[in-house]
Amino acid sequence: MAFEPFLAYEASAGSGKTFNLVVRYLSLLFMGEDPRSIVALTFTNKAANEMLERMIVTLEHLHERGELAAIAQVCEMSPEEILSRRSEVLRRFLRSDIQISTIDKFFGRILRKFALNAGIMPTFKTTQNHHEVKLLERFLNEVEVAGASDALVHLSRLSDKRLSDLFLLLSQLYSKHKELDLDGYAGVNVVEEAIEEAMAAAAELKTLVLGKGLSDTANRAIEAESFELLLKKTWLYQPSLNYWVFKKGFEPRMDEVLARIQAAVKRHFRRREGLYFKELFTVLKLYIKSRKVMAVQNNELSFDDITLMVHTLLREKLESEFLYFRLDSHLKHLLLDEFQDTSVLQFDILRPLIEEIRSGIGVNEGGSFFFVGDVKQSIYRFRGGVSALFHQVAEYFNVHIEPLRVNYRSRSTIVEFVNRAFGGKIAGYTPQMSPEKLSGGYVAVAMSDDLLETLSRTVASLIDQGVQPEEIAVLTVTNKDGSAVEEHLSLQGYDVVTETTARLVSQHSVRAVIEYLRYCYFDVPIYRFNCAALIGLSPDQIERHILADPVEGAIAFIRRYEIADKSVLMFVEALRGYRDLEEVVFEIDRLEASSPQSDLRGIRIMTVHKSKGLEFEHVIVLDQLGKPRAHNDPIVYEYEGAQLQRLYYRIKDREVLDSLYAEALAKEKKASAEDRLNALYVALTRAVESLWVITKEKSSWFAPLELTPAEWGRLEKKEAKAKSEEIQRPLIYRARRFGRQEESVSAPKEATHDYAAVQFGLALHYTLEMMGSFTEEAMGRALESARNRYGAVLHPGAMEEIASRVLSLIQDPTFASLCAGEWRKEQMIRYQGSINVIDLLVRHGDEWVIIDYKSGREEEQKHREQVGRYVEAIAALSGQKASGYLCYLLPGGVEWVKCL
DNA sequence: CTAAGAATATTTTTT
DNA sequence: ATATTCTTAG
Repeated sequence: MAFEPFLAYEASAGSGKTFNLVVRYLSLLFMGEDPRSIVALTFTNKAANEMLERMIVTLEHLHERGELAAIAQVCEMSPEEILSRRSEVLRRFLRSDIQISTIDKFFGRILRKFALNAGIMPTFKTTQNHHEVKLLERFLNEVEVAGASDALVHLSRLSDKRLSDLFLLLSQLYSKHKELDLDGYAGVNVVEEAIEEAMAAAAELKTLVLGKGLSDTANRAIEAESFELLLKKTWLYQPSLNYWVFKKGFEPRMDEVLARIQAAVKRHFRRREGLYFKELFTVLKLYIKSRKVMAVQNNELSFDDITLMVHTLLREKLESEFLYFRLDSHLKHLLLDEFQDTSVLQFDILRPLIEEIRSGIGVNEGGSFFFVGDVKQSIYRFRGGVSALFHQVAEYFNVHIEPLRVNYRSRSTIVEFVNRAFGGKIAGYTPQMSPEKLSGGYVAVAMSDDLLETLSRTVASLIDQGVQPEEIAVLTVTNKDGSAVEEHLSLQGYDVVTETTARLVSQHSVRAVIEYLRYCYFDVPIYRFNCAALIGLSPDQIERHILADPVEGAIAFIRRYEIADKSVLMFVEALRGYRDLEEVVFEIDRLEASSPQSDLRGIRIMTVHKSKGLEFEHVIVLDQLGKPRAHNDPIVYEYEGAQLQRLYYRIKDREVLDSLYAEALAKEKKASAEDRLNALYVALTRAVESLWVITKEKSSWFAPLELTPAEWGRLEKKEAKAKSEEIQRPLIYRARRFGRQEESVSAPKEATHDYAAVQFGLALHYTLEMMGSFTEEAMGRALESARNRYGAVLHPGAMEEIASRVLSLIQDPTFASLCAGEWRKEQMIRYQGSINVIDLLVRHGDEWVIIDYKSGREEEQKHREQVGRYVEAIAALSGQKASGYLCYLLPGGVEWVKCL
């Protein structure tokens, strides 16, 4: 198929989505497009890393890859022609600023570029948890100043919620607020006549019923002393009183009065809704203001903040056309992965870019737009993902959608099982096909009262069959279940790798220490109770101390109650970074560190959501250990496609009285049911060889699928294959084994606060990267190239400074001796889930030397850690000796630091 | 056997 | 908020 500029793939699970993305991207390169003009966006760092890795691997081994033929076809060239240009394309690709990232990072980059237009500093940090306490303080302050305290109190009373719940709701609405009409309820009046009318009618009904001389039960039931009690009556929500104990004395007039009560109650609910939103939006506006002020003050933004700011900047400000123009000049091809998870806001930001591409004018001549996704795998509605966008956008831009129907991942038995399970359940489900060479496979559905017990039996039988632990993945519904599974399997002596999001501060033992520290600081009993509950003691066993130093206090506490474990020890280390106890108690919840990994190898445990986009040889999907949670959201959002239509205030039983509300509620229920089905689809399509479903009888997560215990196919016993070959290939670092470990230990961010210094460092690196050899002649050419690229953003004299520092490097005797060997620049390695780039890797016989250039010594400790990790990775991968050096290119000359 | 009403248990997914 | 269980009256 020749190149189609506007194209989308509807890619079911395992149908080669990444393959097609890679083919698309590489085809553009082979057609001569500049890598800098191609932007490929995904939703997770994992996916972005994998895509990048896949591109490099494909380019490196193009002659033996399936992508070759596909690329040749798209480019309308012969495979030989493609191969002849391979090394040139690879070089060009690696040397450019590759724009493969998550959509959030992409927006982050845009915001950094235009930060000053948005009124913030380009050096802003991104954070997941903002200063809760400070924000609350600021918000309450705003509320008071605006004279909205009454609204806040009223809201709390109206919804019978605590302030903290309200605060949570506000932060949810914050990310959605651009879709809302914040002034839409301003004119709601406060007068309430409906209650009186309902009560009057209720009294009338009461006399009517009492006059019939019915049973005590009937007489008691009809009595409603107050409006609140009236709302609790079951008969209020019945279509007629011609039932139960009222049946005996029923006459049609009773239903007429009942209808009047119901109409009045319905009006009351409407009024309550209007009032609620009026107050809520008044307060929300103040919340939004507080968030903005906090963001600017702390120079710290969340993902939501970034998206909202970029949206304001590009879609609402006057100069937005100019800004888009500046963006556009670099962007010609847009590739979007997992499109079904895009939010309305995200797409609204991208839309003008796509429109610009479609116009085909100027630099955009020959531009393209490509997206892949699968609405069946849309599981992020709760985060703003709107799957309806997929078809809506395709229609709007007149994009041809190509379905990918063949499953190249799972064995046929699994594919058939999935087809059976979801056919007729997911609307418009088309069965997947299975290629002949993938016949076989095994599926088992087991029903059990003791899920964990059945799980360990299943694991044991797999291991018995010769399956390696790292080929098994256990998928759970919740993170909590994941922890339970981890504990259970560890106790049985299995090695496990958890990838559930386990923040250090949410570990049991760590929580106990935090509650203790808070108790010491605040002297409020609640912390004492919390702490005691966490370590299983009675509150009077917890003593309060005046703590001079939180670290010492924590250690003493841990010793006294013997709660030391890996997490707590790591936490104590983290505590050392805090100034004093006060800082700890207020800031500790923002600590982003993850709890330490159990082991590097073993059975993988993760949530279904985390497993999206991954595949495993043997998958065990475990039913929910607890009961499913009912939704708690006080607001019902009514969507029509991707368009938010209306909000409703959730009131129990309101649907019986209010048909519009009932409709919205039904839509919401349907959407939730779809979410569940989609999550199930994701869960059951991760397996390659065998799939094991462990369900329970009551309140099962699998209930919508109506599964019954059975098994299909046969589990083939495999001879253990030698796994060492991958490691022995020199100079190809596909660190599969290390790559398994996802990003729980993420590389420390380089916290640099000086924008000019960052640019200077980048230019310096770029110069070194561009040098084909370490000679003065090569340096001249590299400097030229760096000047073209960074000249405009650097301060005067910076290029000369770079020249002098690089010159002292190539004249440095230590450098000359370290480089005397086979060397590689910009060597990418995948280590612990993130891709790292080693500036210079030199091989001296059977020893390796790692050199990392730095332009300043301010963060030497971090640099040492970073190089230390490279050394560890290279040593582990090659099985040979490795040493690392930090090469500081300082104004006064080169300084070396050896890292172990 | 039926329905109301009280009491009780349980309670996500994440860039 | 919701599902389940139990008690009670008819």
